[in-house]
Amino acid sequence: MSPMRKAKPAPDSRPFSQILDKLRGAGLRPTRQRMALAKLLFEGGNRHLTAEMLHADAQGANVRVSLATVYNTLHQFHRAGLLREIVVDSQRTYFDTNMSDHHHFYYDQSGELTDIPGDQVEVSILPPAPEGMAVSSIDVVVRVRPADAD
Amino acid sequence: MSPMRKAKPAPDSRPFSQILDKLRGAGLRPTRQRMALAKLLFEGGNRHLTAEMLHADAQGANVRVSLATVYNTLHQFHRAGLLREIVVDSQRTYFDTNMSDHHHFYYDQSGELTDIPGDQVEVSILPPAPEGMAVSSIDVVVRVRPADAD
DNA sequence: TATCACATTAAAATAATTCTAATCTTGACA
DNA sequence: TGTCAAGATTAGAATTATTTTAATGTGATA
Repeated sequence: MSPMRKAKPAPDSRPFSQILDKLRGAGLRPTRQRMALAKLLFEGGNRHLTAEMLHADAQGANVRVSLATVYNTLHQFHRAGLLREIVVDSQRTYFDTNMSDHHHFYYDQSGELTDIPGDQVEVSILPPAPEGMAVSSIDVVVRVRPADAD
Repeated sequence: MSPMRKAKPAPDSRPFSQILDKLRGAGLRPTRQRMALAKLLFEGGNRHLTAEMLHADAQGANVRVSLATVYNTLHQFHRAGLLREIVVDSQRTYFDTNMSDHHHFYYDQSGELTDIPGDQVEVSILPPAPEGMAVSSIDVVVRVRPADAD
């Protein structure tokens, strides 16, 4: 057998290595289900999803994870700074894989959520934080509905 | 009997008349419980409350209303434009009696909510609404937490 | 005052999320 | 490589906020 058969490929060519590093970097043990969920979350561009949606995604990809694990994982990822939690609908919690500075459009009827790049919103005046408090985030949500037909 | 006994007092001197007008103006039948809840809501300055909180308030004021009625009433008032619904916590829905243009501070640990007057926030840049959509509101939530002790 | 549309209610139903207790897995170390 | 403890996963029960249901009550009008 050629010695090449077992040679270690360049780090980034292995499909799981970035995900692995991401988990390790966050101090999370890379378990089967965390790896699978992380792959679904981070390898499809920016996504906004609920626990239910990710769970369905996983089922579709033939990954067997319980809904409880999906909830746990999303919250862990959030605490670890890998995901943003977005509150726009009091009935559902969305998580956003886009960690950069940005805001959101929220479609009232459909419950859909889309990004507004950070540079397209500027909050130019802001009050000082209350005594003894520090601002942890500023969330701008632009709620939209179908324009009235004229 | 003096004819004065039954004379109609000046409109504003009757404690319920403004509330009555408010409900009538919104096309809502002034029932016992709606009147009582409206009084609790609108006669104590600006308030941020949940259905549970208003229900407790009512109990405390010796007004017997079911929690279901509180929910119904809050939503009716909201639809009628008498209340604002604020989404800051995915587990709880707050209603705000302050209808003027303003934003909010949200205290992450306590779940408390306070107003930021409209003139203390200015969103100077905003993207155009997506095709066929109209902006229905712009909500700015400044989340705060206790400042780190130095 | 009779009538009816709309309100209110208690209780059951629903939906999202969290907890529990038992059972696995991972990673470290011998 | 085998063992083990800490931590992860799971099914299912529990919780919480909210909505629905079906029965009963009430305000406004004729």
